[in-house]
Amino acid sequence: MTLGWEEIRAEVLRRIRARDWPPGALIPGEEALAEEFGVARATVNRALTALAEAGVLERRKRAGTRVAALPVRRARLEIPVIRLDVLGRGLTYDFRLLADREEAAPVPVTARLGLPEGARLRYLETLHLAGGRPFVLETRWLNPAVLPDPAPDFAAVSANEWLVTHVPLVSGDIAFTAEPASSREAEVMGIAPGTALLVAERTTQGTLGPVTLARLAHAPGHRVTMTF
Amino acid sequence: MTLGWEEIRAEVLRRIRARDWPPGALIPGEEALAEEFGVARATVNRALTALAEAGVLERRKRAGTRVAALPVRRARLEIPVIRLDVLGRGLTYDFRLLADREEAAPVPVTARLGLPEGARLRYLETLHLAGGRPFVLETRWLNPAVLPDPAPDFAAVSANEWLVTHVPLVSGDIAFTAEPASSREAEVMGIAPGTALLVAERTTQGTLGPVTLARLAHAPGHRVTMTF
DNA sequence: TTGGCTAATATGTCTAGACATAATGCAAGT
DNA sequence: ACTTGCATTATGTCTAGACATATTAGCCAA
Repeated sequence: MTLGWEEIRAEVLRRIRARDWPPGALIPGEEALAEEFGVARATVNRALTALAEAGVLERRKRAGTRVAALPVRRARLEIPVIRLDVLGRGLTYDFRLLADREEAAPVPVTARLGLPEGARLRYLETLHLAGGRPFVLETRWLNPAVLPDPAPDFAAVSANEWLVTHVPLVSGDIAFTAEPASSREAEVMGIAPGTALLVAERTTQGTLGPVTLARLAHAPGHRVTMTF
Repeated sequence: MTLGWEEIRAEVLRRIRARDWPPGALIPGEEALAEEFGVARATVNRALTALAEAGVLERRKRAGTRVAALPVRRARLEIPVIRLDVLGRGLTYDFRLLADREEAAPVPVTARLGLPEGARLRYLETLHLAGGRPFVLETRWLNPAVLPDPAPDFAAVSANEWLVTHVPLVSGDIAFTAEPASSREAEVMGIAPGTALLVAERTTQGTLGPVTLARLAHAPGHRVTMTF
């Protein structure tokens, strides 16, 4: 049986977990491990690089490779398009466009997007339904300057989905908070005002500039789960 | 100027974003790209593998490499130890152990951990303080069976931190929800009952079995942010 | 039409060797 | 004591070539 890089990764991980190589310890160099396992150095390198990307090892040239002392645990969140999220839960998906207008955006919005005060943005309000019941209330500010012409009819295609395929997105961030439902949210989602809602706020940057700021208010009981 | 794999990754990404290679399209094979860029196939492979890991490309043997049609956007959450999180915000950190006892855990707890009903677990309640004010209320069930002997005094070392360095952790998951503050939470954190709280629920598995289930109720206004 | 076999092919991985790069620590000079 | 510079060293990356493996398309037979 010949060893592959994944097996070497597994063995290294086992030694770390078994405390053969305790947190903070310097582990043998690639050359030494390559000889021990009877593989080329590149194979060991592949394995160690993967572990470093996972945050288990810290590697520095000349200084060697050591076991992370306080391993920062990383969880990966996969953010699907809402439609697929709903379908993945075995529910039917539908949505309603509640508002679509262009107006001068409030200062907090322009500030978060890095646009000048008073910029005119497109405002969309979309209610996503799962199994016919309110799932997410999406309120979104779109920067019309970076949208391809012609922009579609967002009553027919959800902005959430259209953007992913039609605007080159570069980077963004997402923040989760818990907030009491506003009276508007309570009314639209059919819940009591003040109910605790999980809110995700997303900003997205494209190649041509800031694209959108979206606030997704999830129905009560919603869980956002990640694995690590 | 000679090209490295990161530059090739950047160029491929540029072509994808420029719609030279639109979503769903098959891109040239490694061999062809290697020739075009004047590098070895392994270098192209390194670049494309990285992009595939990032979710931008989908690769299958024989079928070739194509641009992801609905790119799943992935955000990475780095979960630091609470102390470092607080210090990173420029606040002083402190904590108080409010409860520490062993008792038969409720069924939802044992079920989530995959332990038999009625298992006796150690229950810890810790209030984490940032700048002297309540930051996170942590309620944690610990599986004593997998803890090294002797377990430390959790009034002196936060369980949150001790576990990371003393128990080999393998995998786990984290879920965020928004919940109204219970009367206990309201009392301990000095807020009104029913206030919307961002709650993180974490389960962790170790090499020897399930380790812990922790519920972290964050003070109002708390944001969990990720970048992608 | 259906099912299964086969050959072709693109990616996955490995090797052995080379040079690049960054960080460390020692030595020499101020 | 303090800096500066250099040799050392571990990781980072690349090459050229090879074999492994998964998957598909096409073919053939039932």
